[in-house]
Amino acid sequence: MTDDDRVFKALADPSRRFLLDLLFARDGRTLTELESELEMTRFGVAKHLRVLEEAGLVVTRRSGREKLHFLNPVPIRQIHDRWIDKYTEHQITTLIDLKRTLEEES
Amino acid sequence: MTDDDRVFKALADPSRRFLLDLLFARDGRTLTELESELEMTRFGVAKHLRVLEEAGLVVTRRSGREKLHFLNPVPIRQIHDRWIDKYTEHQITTLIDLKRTLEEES
DNA sequence: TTGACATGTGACCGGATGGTCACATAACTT
DNA sequence: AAGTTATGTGACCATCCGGTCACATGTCAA
Repeated sequence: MTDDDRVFKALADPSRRFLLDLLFARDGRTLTELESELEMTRFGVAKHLRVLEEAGLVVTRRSGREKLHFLNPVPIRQIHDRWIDKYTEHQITTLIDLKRTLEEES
Repeated sequence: MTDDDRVFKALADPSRRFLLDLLFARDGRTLTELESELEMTRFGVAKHLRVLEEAGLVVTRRSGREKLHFLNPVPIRQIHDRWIDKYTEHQITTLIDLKRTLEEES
């Protein structure tokens, strides 16, 4: 299993993406805290966090008996850079900003 | 199945990512042309292209009996924007550019 | 219009994946 | 030391997914 394979497989599950959303909103949470946000047993959440950590999308730090989880944006940026070059990036951000502006006006 | 679920599921397979790489290098290819680049039957490739198209990562245009395939970067950029805010984007691009520079020097 | 070419469909099978549970270790508290 | 809290492990099962095949449709060229 290659590194990028681990990243994309990790992102393929909606529960794991939701965990990233939670960490994007606020970093440094424990398993138990994250578990309370999902309708799933602790074991399921722990398994998902392990997949995210092995993919490098989440990094952890131990503090006593607690394990704190942090979002790592680097692999996400690398996905972006794989299929969007500098020129396209400028076009696409302009387009998306325009779309957002139009939606706000309506 | 939500839109973003289709996108991430589509990206979870290495053959499909390779197809995106091929289209990133050169757009507007037919199924038969793409098939010759993979070690897989035509049916397998067609199935993967269908998944990519339903996810909006690939858009197609018919030309007679041929179907031309094009890469659509919009869903990729949206993945980026989901977990990387403007401030982090600046930090991360600086970091990645630095890393690239160091690797080129060594 | 006949044959070759490009693509599409539905069924099938082996392997991978998501979620749970019983059980276990380690650390804080009193 | 004892009870509670936070996390870790391995097995299990239902379901999904990747790839192939037999078969079919539509298009071009002579």
